[in-house]
Amino acid sequence: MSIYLQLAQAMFPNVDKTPADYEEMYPARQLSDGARVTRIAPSPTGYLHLGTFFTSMVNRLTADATNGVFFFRLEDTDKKREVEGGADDILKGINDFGLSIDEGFVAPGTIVGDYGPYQQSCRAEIYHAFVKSLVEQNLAYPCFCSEEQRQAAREIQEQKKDRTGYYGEYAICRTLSPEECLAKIQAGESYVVRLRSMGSEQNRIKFDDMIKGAIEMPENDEDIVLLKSDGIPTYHFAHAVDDHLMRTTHVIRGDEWISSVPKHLQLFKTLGFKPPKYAHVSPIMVEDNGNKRKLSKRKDPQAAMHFYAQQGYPADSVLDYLLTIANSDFEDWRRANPNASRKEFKFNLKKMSVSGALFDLDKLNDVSKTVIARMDAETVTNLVIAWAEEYNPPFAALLKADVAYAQGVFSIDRGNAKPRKDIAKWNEVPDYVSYFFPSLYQNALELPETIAPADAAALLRSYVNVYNPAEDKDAWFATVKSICADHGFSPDVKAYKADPAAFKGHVGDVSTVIRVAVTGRRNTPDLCSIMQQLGVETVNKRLNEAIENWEN
RNA sequence: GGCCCGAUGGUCAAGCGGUUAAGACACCGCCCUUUCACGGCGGUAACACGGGUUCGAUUCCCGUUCGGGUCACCA
Repeated sequence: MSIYLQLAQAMFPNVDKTPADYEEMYPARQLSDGARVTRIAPSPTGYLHLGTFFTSMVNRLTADATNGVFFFRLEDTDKKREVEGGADDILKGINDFGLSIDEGFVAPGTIVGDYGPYQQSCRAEIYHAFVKSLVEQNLAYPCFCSEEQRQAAREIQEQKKDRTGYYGEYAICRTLSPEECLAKIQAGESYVVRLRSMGSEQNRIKFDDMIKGAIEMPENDEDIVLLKSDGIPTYHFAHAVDDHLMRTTHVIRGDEWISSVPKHLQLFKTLGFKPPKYAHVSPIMVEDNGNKRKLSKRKDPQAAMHFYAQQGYPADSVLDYLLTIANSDFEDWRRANPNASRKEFKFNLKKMSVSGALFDLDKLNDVSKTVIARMDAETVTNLVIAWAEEYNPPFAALLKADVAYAQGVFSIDRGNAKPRKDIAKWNEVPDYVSYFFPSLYQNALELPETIAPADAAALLRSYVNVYNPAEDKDAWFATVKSICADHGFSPDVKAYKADPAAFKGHVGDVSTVIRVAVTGRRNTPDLCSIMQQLGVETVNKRLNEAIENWEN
């Protein structure tokens, strides 16, 4: 038995499978030509971040565009930073905001697919088999350096203005003989496993990033850690093994990874794997004191998908907004295809921006208003109730007490040729509809300064006599006009504008008086519809209260 | 500091050697209108800087500046 075989055996006495065994267990996928296999592989170190969601969307869209597969793998190799329930939160968020997952973890507690386990902490024996094989070939070696030793080396490097890292002459354990390694291991010394890098700083490697284009970098010459001292792989190694075995064709991830591509390419090469295509997504930025920076989990509430859930942004709004950032021609497409599924949009990685976009809440709100304006009353009612059940239970109870009434409220000025665009998120709804619900209603009865309360009261006294709840919009308006002249108001706006001095105001002011009396607002959707929805009893009550108020 | 990447209005962005330098958001004005919203019309506002290459550079090359990323037994 060769000395390297002995070493490998000593390091991994319990590993009996070989890389070839795994190749057989995870055969190439049977997919149509050009089908892309993508994945999202988050680390459960916290709640779902907007950037992770954005990257998930890009992966989903890329798979969709080619009848491919989008899977979810859990990168839980850092037990120190792991957060309880993090994985479920991420999964739930991805699902709740409208992204389906084909394979791996598809929902909290649900795993499907033949290429698992989809959780790195369950794949130890796989990683070990590959590392063992590398050690046998003398392509990897155990490193016994302590943290102090590495720290000391780093200080020397900094002093000499050398690159930091474990490479070349600084890679002390690289020169240990296999016999020495074996002895140390048998003595029970702690170690990590490092790649024996064959690369050189002097060599340039080139690769084609599907978003960033051609990139050239120095070859990796660091003996990177493959397996940590606890036997768990580093991200780099797990990425190579997993994405190869899971037959990922396109690795689409955040661009903070771009600088480690040389390491990854080298890993794929020494493991004998065909490397995937890479696409590095630029981060979503935020403005901070005139500078751009990545959305920060700590500083920016908008970084968390919880923020959008709490505020009540519909999933479609968030997706449409993010897709606008991803492929800017999506906006034009959406305008031309207001009701089409996003899957029909020709999404293309190459159309993605090379640099990070600033997060724009104004734009999100605008997109969201448009999305909500397209919804029918039933959809709005259901979504508002679903939101309220989670974030505003009393309001949910109020709506559910009479769902038909709620739907009536949401159907005002909806579904017509010019739907209103005045709701951007569900948390605006309680205030927006407050005058429809006695328990939420408060009326300060504030008239515009141009209208005297006495005139308003007189107008209303006339109006209560002619108010007919059965009238349709045109008849309703004719009735409002009919009381104008008696009180010195012009029933015709143009006549008023031609000679303002001749009138106290015009029919618009008269409508405003009624509007304020009935709703407490100066701006509302169609008043006639509102009054019908409110019912004759409530309208009369509010009209009379206003008269009393303005007469005193 | 080393290594990468980037730079068009306040923001997101088209542009790929010759354009009156699109469009969207925001902002302003007008029109429509019972208010608001919608819609329509119009407006303010941009190629970071310096050198080349070229008949001609926003576009190609080099440098400067600025911005971003990354340099772990984290992902």
